[in-house]
Amino acid sequence: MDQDRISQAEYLKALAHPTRIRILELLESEGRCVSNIGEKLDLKQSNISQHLGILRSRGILSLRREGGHSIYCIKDPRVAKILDLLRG
Amino acid sequence: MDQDRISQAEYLKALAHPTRIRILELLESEGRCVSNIGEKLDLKQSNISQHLGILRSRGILSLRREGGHSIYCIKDPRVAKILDLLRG
DNA sequence: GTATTATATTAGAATATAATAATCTGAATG
DNA sequence: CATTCAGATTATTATATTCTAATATAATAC
Repeated sequence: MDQDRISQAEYLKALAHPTRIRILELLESEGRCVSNIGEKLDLKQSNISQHLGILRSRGILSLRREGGHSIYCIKDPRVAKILDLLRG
Repeated sequence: MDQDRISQAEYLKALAHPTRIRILELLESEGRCVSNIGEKLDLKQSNISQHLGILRSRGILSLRREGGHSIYCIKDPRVAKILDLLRG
């Protein structure tokens, strides 16, 4: 079955962007809202929202609402291992 | 410095393709030549050669010549770990 | 040398991604 | 209910990837 490799490639592709790596690094320590991430990375809100959407649609991030804010957290436990490998 | 995240993203991007994942899986056990990989994957020679070139240009594969053949081998030790992670 | 085999490179069309800007939705507040 | 704030969605444009087909190179065989 090659659907496996397609899914695996899509997973890696979701991680394979400098901004998304930076987002994951920020979220490693704690959940954050979109505007907080926006300040840290100094990028347009819509751009960050799109990247977060990509990570969420792949099951890598989870989202909860809290007050007026959307808090994103890392959901996939493999992320920490991959970030470690990359820093290796 | 954000050059780090750019390089990390490029590394992941090199891995993030179903055909390249299949190639890496084949090479996990032993080095192989282009035509051998071609038979296993049933893809056009030029396509495989291009994918191998991408993996080699990122330092993921190494190449040695042997008889009329180019033998590709996994060079980057992180690959095994990432494949394991993907298999989860 | 010529032919053959193995691989690499190039060119081009189709598709996918990414950034920006603009618009929309929904919740909370006055 | 009108306004504001946080975030999501859409449209557009620019760039990058991927595949196929064709061509080029390099080594070996005859």
